[in-house]
This record gives sequence, C-alpha cells and structure tokens, in this order.
Amino acid sequence: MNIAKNCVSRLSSYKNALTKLKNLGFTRVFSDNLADLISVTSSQVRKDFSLFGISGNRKGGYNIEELFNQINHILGKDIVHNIIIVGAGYIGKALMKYKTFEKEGIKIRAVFDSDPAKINRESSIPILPVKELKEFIQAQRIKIGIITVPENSAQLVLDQMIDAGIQGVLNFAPINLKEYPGIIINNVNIELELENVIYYTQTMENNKK
Amino acid sequence: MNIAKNCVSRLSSYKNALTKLKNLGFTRVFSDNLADLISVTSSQVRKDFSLFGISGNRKGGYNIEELFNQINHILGKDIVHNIIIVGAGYIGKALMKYKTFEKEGIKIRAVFDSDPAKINRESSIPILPVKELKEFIQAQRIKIGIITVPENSAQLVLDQMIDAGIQGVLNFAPINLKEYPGIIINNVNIELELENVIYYTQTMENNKK
DNA sequence: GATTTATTGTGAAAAAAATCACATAATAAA
DNA sequence: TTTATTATGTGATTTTTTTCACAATAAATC
Repeated sequence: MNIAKNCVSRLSSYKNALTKLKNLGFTRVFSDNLADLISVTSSQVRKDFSLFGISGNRKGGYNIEELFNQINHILGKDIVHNIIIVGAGYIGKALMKYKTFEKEGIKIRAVFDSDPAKINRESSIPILPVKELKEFIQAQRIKIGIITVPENSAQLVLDQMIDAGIQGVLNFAPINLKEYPGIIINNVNIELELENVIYYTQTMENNKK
Repeated sequence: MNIAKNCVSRLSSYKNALTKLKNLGFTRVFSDNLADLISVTSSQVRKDFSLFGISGNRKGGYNIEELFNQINHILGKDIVHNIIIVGAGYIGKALMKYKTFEKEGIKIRAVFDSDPAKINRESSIPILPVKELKEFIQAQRIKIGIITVPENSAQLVLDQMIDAGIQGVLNFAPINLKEYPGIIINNVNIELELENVIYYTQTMENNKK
C-alpha cells in the first residue's frame, strides 16, 4: 500500500492536534473536531483512519489516548529517533536548538561541519568534522540525517551519508539531489515556500482590482 | 483560474533550474532537460507552461532568457520584495542571514522580537520591538512577512500583522493559524517534514524484510 | 425495551492532477 | 526544394485524491 505524502503529513497533524487535546484534558474526540483543528473535512479524517485500519466508536468518536498511540505507532514515533545534522551554518544551528524535536522524541546526536573553527566536542550536542561522519553514523547506527550545507556541497554530503548507511534525509539545500533506490529524501526549500506566498499574494491582489 | 500549489512550486523550481542553465552559458532548453533537472515528466513541464500561455519553439525548445523572464514575471519576481520577520529566535536569525533570499531579490527590511535584549537598531537588518510592528509595516508598505515566533504567540502575531496590512505570511510555528479572507498563509512545519522522512524510511525498511 | 439521535466507516461519485499520444510545425538534411 | 526528423502544445485518458452520501450501529432518551 502506497501512502501519499499529504496523507502522512495529515497523520502528523492529527498527532499534534491530539497532543494538544490530551494536554487540555480531553479524552474523546470526533472526526469533526479533528477536522476543524487541522482544516480538513471530517470525511477526510475518517478516510485517512480507514486507510490504516484505525476505527473509533459510532456515536462515541475516538478515544484520544488510543488514537494517539495508534497514529504514533504508524508514524514510527513510539521510539526515540537518533539523528544527525550535516552543516553547522545558521539553519543547522537553529535546528540543533529546535525545541519541537526534543518534545517529539527526536534526538540530535551530532552536527558535522567541514570548518575546523566550528568543531566543538564538548558541547551537549557535539559539532564534529565531516571526516568523522561515516565512523559516527556506523558506530551509532544512525539512520536519519538532515542536510543544511550550502547547495554546492549537498550532493557530496548526501553521497557520504548514504555510503555510511543513512536511509532517510531531510534536505534544506535548494538543489534536486540524485535519487537512490531505497533511500528517502524529503526536500524543504524555504525560498520556494516564500515564492508561493509571493505568487498567491500577488494573485489575490489582482483579483481585488 | 486557480493554480495548484504544486504547480507554483514547480514554476519556482523551473526558475531555479533556468538560473543554473543561464549561469552555465546555455541559451536554449527542451522540456525534456527541464524535466530531468527537477525530476518531473516532460509533458508535466509543457502542461505547466501551456497553463500560463508560455510557448516555445517546435523543434527548437525554449529560449532560456525569455522563459526565465516569463516565469519570473508570473511568480511576481521581476520586482524586489521587501519583507519582515517576526521572531528573532534561532530560526528567525537563520532566515535573516539566508543567502538565497539576497540572491533572489527578497529583502528583509526588519526583524521584530518582544525580548528587549534582542533589540538592535544599528545592525544592517534592524531588530525592533514588536510594539513597532504596525508602524513599520504601514510606513514601509510591507506586504509579506515570516513568522518564526513560538507556537503560543503565533496567532497573536499573525493578527497584529494582518491588522497592519500584511497580505501574505510564511509561518514556521507548528500551529494551524486561523484563516482570513484575502490573506495568504503558507506553513512550513519542520517537525512534520522530518516525520515524513521517518515514516517512509520505516516503511522502506519493512518492505525489505 | 423501543425509539430517536448522532457519528462512524466505506463504497460510489466527483474533482483534481498527471500522463499519454499524436497532430502540428520548425528545423535540418538530402 | 523536398523530405525526414524532432520537439512542442493540447485534447483525451488515466490515475490519484477528495468529497459525498448513506447504511450500520452505539449511545441517549423516552
């Protein structure tokens, strides 16, 4: 069964909404409530759940705790994930301190950079030379990494990461990385996202005239 | 005509690919080449172009310079865009220094924060108190902003931005912001993107077994 | 215990997006 | 100048995604 990216994103959103509901002390939720919380339709919510065999209770909705656990399990988030970041530039360092990762059981085990001035073995998350990348990935059995290096070194870094055994990558470099069989690459392109805003803002303005 | 977000994203990608081709000295390009560069099919490229009335030359492909200008115009990128960032945390500061924005004619005019310790009126991009947000947006006629504040203040900040006249927002806070008529909101949720990687990596692993 | 009410779960339908396939036309070759 | 070749541009088709709509059923009410 091949699940669309949007569907997985919605699962993450459901999970986050459920976390909030849990913290507010709620115990049950309807597809309608979840739909409102993440701005989709209630049938979309139920279709998504049905796809993964998640079932609730007719008339009673879903038990939040159970639903949360099921979605978390589907997302593979019932375990702590150890990851690395390659590139200790501004974005790399921002992600290093990103609070949401901590909350969500995502542990950054090390950051790598080619600039000797950035190396810091003593900090709680060590910043290590890229030379040690392979050794570290293999020794720590890291499977997931984030690329925050400049565009021109991103492909090289990816190749090294995959060579070392990385299986999934979140890439912030604005470049179309080569695809490898069995390797997951997800791109976040900030400039492109801002250009989306620019396009639709402009289109909206023209409509008003 | 309502253009899908994916289609606008592809336009951005074509533009970036064309920039690279231009820099390499090429003058003409086929739909096939562009398709390869951004990992889509050539008919997808031609369909996208056809949607915007972009036409090339049968047998001769597209003139890179012309195509670039047309796409840039569609994206509203033939002018410099002045934007602001609200939230001078790690991500806000990373975006403040983001090289790609400079290259792409996106000018960050100011960053705002509620923490007095972060204020710096002298730096090349001033960091100002949020109190001055409305005044600045109106005086400078800023239309587009980026939200990089924590989750719990994001909605408040959005309300203030819209009150001041902002029309498009790129939001990094992991929260479903309220929709406003005529206002464009595009969300980037880094945790969610990483969870996508985790999900597909896990799924891939299970397939191997 | 019967009846009403409210919500799920899911096939069917609709809408949206991507791909196909080929007529059309520009260029190159003969 | 004619013929062959090679890309485009787009209507038709297919695939994917979302929404609809309603039977099934659990809980609440009478």
